[in-house]
Amino acid sequence: MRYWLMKSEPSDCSIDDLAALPGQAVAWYGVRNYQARNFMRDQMKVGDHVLFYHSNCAEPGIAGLAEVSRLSYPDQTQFDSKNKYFDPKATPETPRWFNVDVKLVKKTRLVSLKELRSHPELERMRTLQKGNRLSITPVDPREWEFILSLL
DNA sequence: GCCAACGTTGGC
DNA sequence: GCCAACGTTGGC
Repeated sequence: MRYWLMKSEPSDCSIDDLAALPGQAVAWYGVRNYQARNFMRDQMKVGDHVLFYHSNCAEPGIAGLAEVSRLSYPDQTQFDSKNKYFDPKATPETPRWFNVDVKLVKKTRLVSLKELRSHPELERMRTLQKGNRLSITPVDPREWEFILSLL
């Protein structure tokens, strides 16, 4: 069982949006970064734990807990020429992009980026490193436990 | 294989 | 809206 942090723009899908979806689950489509894709395609398993993070918004931070609810499969948006995530180089025979499904475990208080940065226990967290832009990052089990203790 | 130009991310 | 950091593209 592994731990991950996944960024979502709340204007696109917030923790409340996730809670309102059927099954409280969402296909994590639209990732167009190879490292993040590889995490989903090669490493994520059903039941893996996820920190649901709000990015690119007024109050960035951890907004809830989630889990992987479906193993990776081809991201359907890459095949749809009308979709903004369309990839002309991808075909159903040779898909380029993959996504897992993620389902809500629970909404939590907002643990802000500022608060996360205030804890020395988390200073090595991947997503807090300078210049980090990866939308999916592994979380160390000790970091996971520490964050749970803050909730 | 190098690297300049360009595009994107995401905090502020 | 700004801009630092990083990833991708494509000419050579």
